[in-house]
Amino acid sequence: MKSKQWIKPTDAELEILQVLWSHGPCTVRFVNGHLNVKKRVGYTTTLKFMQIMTEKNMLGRNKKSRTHIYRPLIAKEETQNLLLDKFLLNAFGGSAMKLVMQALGNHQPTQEELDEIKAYIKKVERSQK
Amino acid sequence: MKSKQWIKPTDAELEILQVLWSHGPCTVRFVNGHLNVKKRVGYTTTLKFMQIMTEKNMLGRNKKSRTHIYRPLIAKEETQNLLLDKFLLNAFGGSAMKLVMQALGNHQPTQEELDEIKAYIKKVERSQK
DNA sequence: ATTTGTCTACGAAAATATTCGTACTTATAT
DNA sequence: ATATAAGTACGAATATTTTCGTAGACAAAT
Repeated sequence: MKSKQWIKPTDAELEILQVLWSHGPCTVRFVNGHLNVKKRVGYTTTLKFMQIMTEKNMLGRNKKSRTHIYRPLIAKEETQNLLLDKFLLNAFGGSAMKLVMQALGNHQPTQEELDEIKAYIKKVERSQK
Repeated sequence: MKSKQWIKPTDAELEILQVLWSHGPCTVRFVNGHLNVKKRVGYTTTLKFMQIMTEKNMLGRNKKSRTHIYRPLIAKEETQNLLLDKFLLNAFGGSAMKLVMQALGNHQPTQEELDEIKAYIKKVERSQK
């Protein structure tokens, strides 16, 4: 949304966004710490990315204190939706249903999750009548 | 599957795979023609990719005639599944349900599609008892 | 006050992915 | 037989993404 051009976050950028989305605004050190749980990443690498992302207007930052505080400027759901559209086209030739079925098939949904989907379907069906 | 190392196809490679998956084995010219429906791509670009993909064992080719015939060596569903897993992790923090719900929400499923999902859910529920 | 640690800025190397030109070979048409 | 068209091989230029080292500023600890 916004009048901004959409820039697709790269994989590395997405990892950073995940951290910012789940925790609130935070420092480079904090983000880097989280990334390092999964794989080794240098501090200045993370810093550089976050600076680049700030330039791209993906992140904003508070520079008041020496240690800058970063926050996401793009919303989680919206970003995921756009990425999903691209992925759908790239990998599934645009067929959402194929993707949904495979996602369900691969990830053993729990009964609660199944119920959630059923509820969703009911809602859609009602609104379609 | 297979004992092979999994190499994630790039976006450009995926576009080529799509063509090979939907039509059968075909020539570089045929693939290039299809790619050019969407965007302009040089013939030798496509050729180069298909050669690289052959080296990576993503494609096989029949060199009997001067015009080589290429075929995919990796299966569509399997490839999609692996890409889906990666995408799920990258973009949705691993939550398949989030992805499914958003995919459904964004793409106005038809009644037939909803029925398909319902049938699938029933099947899963039966097998879980 | 001097050392030590933490932070940002920035340039640039390294790794990947994409694109194409050129050379050479082999058919095909004149 | 000769020119033209269509193919492959391959090197290399571009573009993009990822990674990090180094320098300088600033604060905290000794």
